[in-house]
Amino acid sequence: MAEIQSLARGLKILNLLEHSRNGMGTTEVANQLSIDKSSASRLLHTLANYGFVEQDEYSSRYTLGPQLLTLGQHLLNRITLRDHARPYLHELVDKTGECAHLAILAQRQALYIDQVESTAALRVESEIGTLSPLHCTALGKVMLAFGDCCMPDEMKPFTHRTVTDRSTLEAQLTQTGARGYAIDDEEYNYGVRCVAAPVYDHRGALVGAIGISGPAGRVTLERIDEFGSVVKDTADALSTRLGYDAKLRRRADADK
Amino acid sequence: MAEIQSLARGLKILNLLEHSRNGMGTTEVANQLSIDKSSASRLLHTLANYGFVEQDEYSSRYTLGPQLLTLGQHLLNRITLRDHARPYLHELVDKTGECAHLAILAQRQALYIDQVESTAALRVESEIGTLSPLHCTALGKVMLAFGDCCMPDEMKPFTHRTVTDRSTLEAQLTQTGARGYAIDDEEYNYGVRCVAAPVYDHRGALVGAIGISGPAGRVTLERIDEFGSVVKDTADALSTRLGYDAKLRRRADADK
DNA sequence: AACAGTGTTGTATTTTTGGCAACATATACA
DNA sequence: TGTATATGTTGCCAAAAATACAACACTGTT
Repeated sequence: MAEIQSLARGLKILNLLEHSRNGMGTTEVANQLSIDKSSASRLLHTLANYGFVEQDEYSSRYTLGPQLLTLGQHLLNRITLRDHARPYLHELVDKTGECAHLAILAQRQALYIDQVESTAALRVESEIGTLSPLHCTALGKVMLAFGDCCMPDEMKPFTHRTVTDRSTLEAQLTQTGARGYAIDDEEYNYGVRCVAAPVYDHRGALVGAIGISGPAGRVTLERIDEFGSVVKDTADALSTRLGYDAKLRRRADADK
Repeated sequence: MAEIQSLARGLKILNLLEHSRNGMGTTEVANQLSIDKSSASRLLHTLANYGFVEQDEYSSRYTLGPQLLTLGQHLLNRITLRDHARPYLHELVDKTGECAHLAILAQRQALYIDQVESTAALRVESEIGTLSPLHCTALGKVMLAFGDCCMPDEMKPFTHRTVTDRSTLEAQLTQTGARGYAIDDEEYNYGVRCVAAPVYDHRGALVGAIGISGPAGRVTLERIDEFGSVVKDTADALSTRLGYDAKLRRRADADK
């Protein structure tokens, strides 16, 4: 597990520069990494040669370079949500023991585009490709609470717990927004509880939701917050993976 | 100008991986760079440690990693079109000797958001913040030809050369699209000719246009193609600087 | 079952690097 | 204005780190 020191140092410099607002000087970089000025200078020059950093002509401070943009952009083209979500779905299954799902918004409904099944004998199965209503599923409520789609026209009841009242749903949605994850408490299928959280892309736009579904016996109301934070953390990790920057969201919120 | 070899090699690897569709194996990388397998292996491991590449669990091939996305995204937030366009405007002034302008689309007009003045005694000046019509300015025609905005409702004449006929303008726009730059031949101000070309952002969307304006005596019809290619090349360079990938555009065209 | 292909890991050599110092230049201060 | 403290860059040589070679483990193929 030998690391190439000079390469590692170069990469550390890139990471450093990310967190500096106005770029950094050679000395500053050297101090942060506890290396000599001369080393920092040469590393920075090499990075600059390849466009990974660039030096302001006059202030001679270094900032991240355009090559990173090129490479990052290139990467984006190759990304498909489903491919990237898969390991996170597995993670959810590992941590919760319940089935995990990925859904996107399509035709004003929640479209299941992937699932990872748990190994438990008693488990909830749902087919990939299925469209589900927004108002009574955890994945759907995520779309409503965090996305920019409008409220459903009709709210058909599926169980006696299904919320069919618009104002009740809106109250649930603000609650959902506040805590960061949505809950479906036997509102779509009897005996099934679901928890889901939003997934954002690199631009901070909602691209989908991931969540878990399990029998009410295991996904109890007492433990549901615990499940909630697991789901939320996992969803956040996936968003980061897609290039989502938390700061971006804050800025977007501020714009409103 | 000593380069840190191992860092340079690491960066070269990143550039290599950009151009490979399904990632690359250790041996492949080593051959491409004419280095030993073992060196490639260690470099790749170091890159992976910092998330700049990642190794597929089963195929063990390497692809670009999420860290590049993070850094690239971060960079985007800092970018403002105007800041980045400035050096290119200077470049235009240096190469052509005429004033250079940057405009974006706003309220269905061309909004001048920056200019760099030439040092020539006789020069065209226009104020930053001015809105100009689309149908009779080079910058405006760029918006019409390369952007997705619709045709202006009315086409007011400013000189006797102003095109006020819709079909004539459309013919001009297809010509503009074909050659990659737009021309204003004394259609807005007497004695002034302008040339402009489109600027695309990292997503391949038109974000603005840059161009030059000069007295008809210097910007002659004979030399206008020469100016055109300079402007186009500079605009393309700026687009690349903003993370625009030529391949992206081609794909977008193919989609139509 | 032998083989050609991967990717990874020891190890000795030697090249490359990194720190020291000196230098040049810029900014602050009196 | 001159002095003083920053900064960033460059020569140099010792020293350490990277390299290439080789051996190894593993996979899939003929």
